[in-house]
Amino acid sequence: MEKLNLRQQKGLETKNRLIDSALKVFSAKGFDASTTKDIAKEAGTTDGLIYHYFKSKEELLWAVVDKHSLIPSLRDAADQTDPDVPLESLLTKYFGQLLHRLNEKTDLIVMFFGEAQRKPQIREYLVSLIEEGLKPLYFLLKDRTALNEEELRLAVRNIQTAMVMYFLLYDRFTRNEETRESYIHTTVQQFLKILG
Amino acid sequence: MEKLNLRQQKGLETKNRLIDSALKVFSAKGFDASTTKDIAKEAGTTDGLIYHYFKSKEELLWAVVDKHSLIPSLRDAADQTDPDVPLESLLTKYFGQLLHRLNEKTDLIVMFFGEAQRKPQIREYLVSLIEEGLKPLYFLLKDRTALNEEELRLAVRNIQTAMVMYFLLYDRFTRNEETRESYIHTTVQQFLKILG
Amino acid sequence: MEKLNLRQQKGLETKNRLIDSALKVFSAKGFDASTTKDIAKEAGTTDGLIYHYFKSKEELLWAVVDKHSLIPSLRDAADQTDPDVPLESLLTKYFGQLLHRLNEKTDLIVMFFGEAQRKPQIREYLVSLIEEGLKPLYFLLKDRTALNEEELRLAVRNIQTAMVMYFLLYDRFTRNEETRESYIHTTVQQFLKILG
Amino acid sequence: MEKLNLRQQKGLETKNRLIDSALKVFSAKGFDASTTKDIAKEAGTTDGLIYHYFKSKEELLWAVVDKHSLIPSLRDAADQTDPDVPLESLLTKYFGQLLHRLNEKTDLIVMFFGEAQRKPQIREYLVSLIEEGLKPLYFLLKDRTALNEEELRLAVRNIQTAMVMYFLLYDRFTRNEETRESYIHTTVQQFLKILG
DNA sequence: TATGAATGAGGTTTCATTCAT
DNA sequence: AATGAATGAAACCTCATTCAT
Repeated sequence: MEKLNLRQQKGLETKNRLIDSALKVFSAKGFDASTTKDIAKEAGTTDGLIYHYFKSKEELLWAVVDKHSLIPSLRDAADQTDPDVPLESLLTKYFGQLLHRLNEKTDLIVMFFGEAQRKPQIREYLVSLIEEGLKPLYFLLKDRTALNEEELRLAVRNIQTAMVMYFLLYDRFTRNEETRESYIHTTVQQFLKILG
Repeated sequence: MEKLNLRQQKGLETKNRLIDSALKVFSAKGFDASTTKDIAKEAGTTDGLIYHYFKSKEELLWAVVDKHSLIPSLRDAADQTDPDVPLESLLTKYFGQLLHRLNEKTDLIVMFFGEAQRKPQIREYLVSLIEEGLKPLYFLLKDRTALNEEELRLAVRNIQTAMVMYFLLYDRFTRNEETRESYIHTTVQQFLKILG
Repeated sequence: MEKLNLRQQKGLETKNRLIDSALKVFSAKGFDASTTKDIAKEAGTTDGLIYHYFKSKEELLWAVVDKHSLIPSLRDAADQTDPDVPLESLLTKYFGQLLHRLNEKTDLIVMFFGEAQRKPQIREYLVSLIEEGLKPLYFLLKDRTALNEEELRLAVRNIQTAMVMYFLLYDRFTRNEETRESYIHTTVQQFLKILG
Repeated sequence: MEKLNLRQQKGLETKNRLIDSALKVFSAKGFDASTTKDIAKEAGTTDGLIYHYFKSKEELLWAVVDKHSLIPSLRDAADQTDPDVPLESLLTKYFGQLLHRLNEKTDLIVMFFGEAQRKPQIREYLVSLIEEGLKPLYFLLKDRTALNEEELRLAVRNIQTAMVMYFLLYDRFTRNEETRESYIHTTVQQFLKILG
């Protein structure tokens, strides 16, 4: 591996701190309303340093996107689900995991939805993210349903986007365990009917 | 009513033009990245005039929200749906209307979702909008399903938020009639299973 | 003509003041070392206003070039010279006028020579300026010399560029009438030999 | 002399490389628009190192001036000219050498003319350079002309500054041998008339 | 009502310079 | 000797807002 001396190591930490701070600030205020000073302050440095590590504020945004990719997180939600259990508990567990992961990545997701409406690159990334996010559930279900491929794909997309919306507009503000469980329970029941 | 002389009338027109232009620009660039000059140009006037009609750029945003309420539009989607027809065609028609209305109000909706993540007032409005938007479908269905109130409410919310998401991420970019109809068709089929 | 109200007239004055101030500052410090604040201060306004009238600092530079064109000034130097007088006094008068004009436009010329070495557009303008500047003397002489066209052109260019150099490196710092007259006198004597 | 160990030797090389790189960059962009990073990159090091060898960017400029004196180069132009040959070929050869030397030192000369207009120290150096540069030709000619000292001095200055101007504005961009030879030829013919 | 000149605060970005390693 | 992380001042530029006309 590369040898980094102490100085360089500290530099790398600073760079990472800048990315993390940027995520926090961007998601709180939106990209445009976030100032480089905000971000630097959050990271405990000065704004000039941002330009030592990134070409522009925009590039910092992309560094945030790169570092905090959601996809691994989404895949985990499925991996941690045992495929031998009954569908109902499988789905309950999966959706529980999903909302859990979304909550862990609240900042990032909020930022994505805020910027996606105007930055096409972000929107494309978001769409690919969702497509990617559908796969785990799709593969979990494709051998256990009467729906054909097309139908299953749509069912999975609908249920999952509905859940993201639920997260964005309700769950992340209440963070109430009971409400969430009840929501998941009922949603699973109804989803099972679709799967047949 | 007060009678407006010619000058006042022209003024009112200008004010309305400013609001409409603001909607267009806000939805295209986001509130923060929109400049008063952008808006004025779009309206065919000069930026100074904005401050004759509105206290600030922020106030102009609220004027946009006030003027372009989505609720009537959503209600229409249900009103134009005859309650005596079979559920399937009723839902097909309703969802068709819904996507149609969303497309008509693309600018507004995009703006709402862009700003809702950071302006709490906008988020609250968006939530209330969605709650309001659920009512027509809820009332259309409540006497024709085996689901209890709670279940129906959730089912309606899930299906409808899924559809808004579909609109935001896909439909508004493709605007392909066939794809949309196919989407609606399959979604309705699956929704019918939930309604039982 | 266009009607300008008082406000617009004042605005035009401000714009012109900005251009003149820019010339002063650019020629004193060079383009790169001149700050927009410097220029604004010199003009008695604030730097923001520069961008009301000009797209960028660079565009302000071009506005300076446009407004303070040297060519009319150069042409005048010849126009004021009566073609019926003996060559010697004609040349003496012409060169006197030339140095006089150069002194009047010191700022501009110094700026040109400073920037021409790196801004190709400025260099081209400078070259065209010099070519243009040669014409009056050329037309004054072409019927009164044994030189052919080619030779005369070169003679005129050499003598005139030498004079500009003299101005740039000596005359503009001493501004001593006697020295200048003596320089002109001897130069004319030698130039007459060339003309034959 | 002091003996330099390997490390010191390498250091000296680096310092020289920095000076040469600075010359290149300064002449290309001008002093103000040149960054320490530019210079360091050109030299294959990092900007911090400049401050190990020089107090400031300005001091580096003076180091450039010190190292790259033009005077020896100018003197060479005369030294390589045999005084026994006819004036015409002598002058032809001398001016050929002069343009050749100027081309060799393009960077330096361009930098001088760019900065001379605002840095008085540079201007003084440039003037002294020109005065110095006139001497070789003056001494070459003083016994072979009817002109008195004063007249010869002026003739030499005029012809030589004209030639520098020719170099700055034309020759260095075209670098066309034929054009240059033709220019020199005609110029020499005319200069001979002055010398009488 | 409408214009657009003017302001001033503040944003992104650049850069000479310092300094720990 | 050499690196490059870090600083902080200042540059260019943007823009909401005010206001005289």
